[in-house]
Amino acid sequence: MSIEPRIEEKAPSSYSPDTKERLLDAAIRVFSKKGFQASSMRIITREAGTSLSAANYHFGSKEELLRAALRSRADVLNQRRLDLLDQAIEAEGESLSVEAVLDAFVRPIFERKAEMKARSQATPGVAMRLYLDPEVAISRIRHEVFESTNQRFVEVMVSALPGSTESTVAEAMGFVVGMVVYTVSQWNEAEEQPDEHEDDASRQLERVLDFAAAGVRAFVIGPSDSSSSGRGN
Amino acid sequence: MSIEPRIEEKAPSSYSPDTKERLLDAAIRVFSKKGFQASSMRIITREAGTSLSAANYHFGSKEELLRAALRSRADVLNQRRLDLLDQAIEAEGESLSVEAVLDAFVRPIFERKAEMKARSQATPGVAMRLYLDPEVAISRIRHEVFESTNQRFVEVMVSALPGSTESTVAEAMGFVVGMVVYTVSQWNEAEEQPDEHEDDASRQLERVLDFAAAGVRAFVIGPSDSSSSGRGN
DNA sequence: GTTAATCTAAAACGTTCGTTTAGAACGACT
DNA sequence: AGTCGTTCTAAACGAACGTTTTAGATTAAC
Repeated sequence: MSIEPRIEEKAPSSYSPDTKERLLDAAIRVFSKKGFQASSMRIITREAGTSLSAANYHFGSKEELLRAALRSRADVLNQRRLDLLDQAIEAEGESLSVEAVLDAFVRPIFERKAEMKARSQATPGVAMRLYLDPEVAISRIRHEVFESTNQRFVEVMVSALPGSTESTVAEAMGFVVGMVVYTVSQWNEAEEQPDEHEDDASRQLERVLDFAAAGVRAFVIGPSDSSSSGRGN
Repeated sequence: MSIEPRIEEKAPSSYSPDTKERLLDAAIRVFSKKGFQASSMRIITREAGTSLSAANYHFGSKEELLRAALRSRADVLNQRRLDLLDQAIEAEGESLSVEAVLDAFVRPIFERKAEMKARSQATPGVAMRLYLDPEVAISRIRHEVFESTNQRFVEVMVSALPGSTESTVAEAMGFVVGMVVYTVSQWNEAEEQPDEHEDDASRQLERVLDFAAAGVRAFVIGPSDSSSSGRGN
């Protein structure tokens, strides 16, 4: 009689081997398209080809299902962001350019868009879709899931901008997030133009980065005053 | 016997003279705080001190109530934006600076924040809160309400940026909207820091404008390439 | 074969939703 | 006075919601 328990946990067995994953996929899809409140458990479970009780068995509640869906996507996004950041550090050395930091931060979202388009699934970004949901529970999940990676980017960005402070950079990164969230939200509304060229997404990425990089620089340095006249009022 | 009808319309009479307005106020407040789906007619009508049927009598449906609320706020916002734009044109002449155009576009939102704070109502911006709601009906209302004013700003901005095109400027203005929407959404989450200074809002406005102006300029002109190295990948 | 654990379907539970219905209270007019 | 149209209330309607319950199916271990 060994001390170790026989099988105890793990035991994934295989009644239906992927019901949980199908539920997660469907949840990501539906939550992305309609938001949290407007997505019913019945729609999600029907889309997953299973039943209400299966969802509650695996996840316990609608909110936990959202948490799992959000976490699963955010983990992928965060990992990709950090990978690109590390690659950039390896290539450019410890002191990165603003552009390189922003690229690592924003590019994964556009990569995801291309990835979804390849499977002709037109709905990117649970994380982005739910970024502005006022529900406090969602806001908390969002915070749990994104804070540490965002913090990392703020730190790197501070070192990329001599004389900047963490709070200033954090506010600037917030603006970048706002730009990206808004951009993604419009992908869902437009429903795929047929004449959209393949590399249009990558050019849109470039434009976002141009705007964001100039904005971040101006923000932490202060107004450039390169224009003809000062601000009104 | 005159052709004109006796009283016909108008006739506000006075069963309760302001029920409709109280409903509109409550709707703006509740929709702003919780979004469309999560706001129930019961909460709104209770907050307005009236009954469910009164709301349906005056507005017909929940969606029409939202439309009225959104329109009422957006009209004020648009009017203020256009007023500031005209003032700037009067002051600076026909060819405005990018900064002046953005100021007229963004400042009214911060004015509204200060206005709400003065009455210690912590919830600004139905329009902003619902800007990213995926519901198609809401998206349509948003379009109805904002398009013409936005179009005006795009035109003025094009003339402020020689060599720019309408579509380019429109995309850049979208980024500005994203920044603003995100900023407003965070006002609602923070719930009023007590140590927030009176002019903190106006300094935040300045920072938004610094970021946005630099971004818009860089966006329509193209990458500045003032940094040490190009973008990776 | 039996037992225990895992997974799922079907049905029901209680709640809340937006909307409708029937009618009362009121002001204006004849 | 009586009538009419407007404004609002109280109550009810049917549908949809998230969740729970009950029971049945499938698998792994003994």
